[in-house]
Amino acid sequence: MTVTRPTPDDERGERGVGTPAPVRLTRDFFDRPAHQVAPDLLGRVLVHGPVALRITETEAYGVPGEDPASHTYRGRTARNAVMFGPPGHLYVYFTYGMHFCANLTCLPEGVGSGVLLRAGEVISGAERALARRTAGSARVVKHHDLAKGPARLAVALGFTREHNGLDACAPGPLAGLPGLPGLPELFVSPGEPVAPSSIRSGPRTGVSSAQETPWRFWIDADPTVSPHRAHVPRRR
DNA sequence: CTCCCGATTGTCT
DNA sequence: GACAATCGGGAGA
Repeated sequence: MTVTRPTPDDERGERGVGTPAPVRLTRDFFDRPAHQVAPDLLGRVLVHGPVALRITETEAYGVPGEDPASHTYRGRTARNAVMFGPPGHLYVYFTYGMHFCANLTCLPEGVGSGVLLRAGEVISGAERALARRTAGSARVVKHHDLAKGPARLAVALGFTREHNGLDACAPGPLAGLPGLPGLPELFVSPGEPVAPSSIRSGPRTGVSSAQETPWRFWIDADPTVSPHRAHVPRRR
């Protein structure tokens, strides 16, 4: 991962001519509709402590009343409150009685939407990610499977309940170069945006409604992208 | 590789 | 009481 020292212009999210690329995405990046943010996140690098992940697959979830597949469809609750907060925050939820999944919130405070982080390529801290993925089991996990799927991604990055609400665009010193103090616990590096010709889109995975909405985005032919599964109603 | 199934609990109807 | 923005293991092709 390449990180460049920021300039004062970068701190304000304004790039002047000849200034280096900003170290991290600022809040305005996320203050857009989720279906616009989701493809734009591909190729970006999510950093949480020692683990860095190049995002390869995302899904957009829309605003209350308009997207029946979104956790916010029926309005604000205790669980989805973070999605109604300001953009650029981590929304972590618990599902299937055993898994955590992570989103980055979009649009301004009061509007509930976000992008589910579905898969990525671990580019730093792979040893830590592997230890988390194999803890308490003897199974073998290949490098490209470390974060293939939203629940696996959450494990690799160490996201659980306690990380719900974390700010990925926290203000503060941006001298977060390796070996220097001030590195935020959580941030998104701009990475290398993916060319539009390499971005694919299709129906979202595992959702029981709005299956015609093509709001799943992934990098074409990337080995870390998860297999698509249509929703399967559970029988009892 | 492709099905198919069970696990396990928070959340909302 | 139903079911979930999932995963890992096992059977079979």
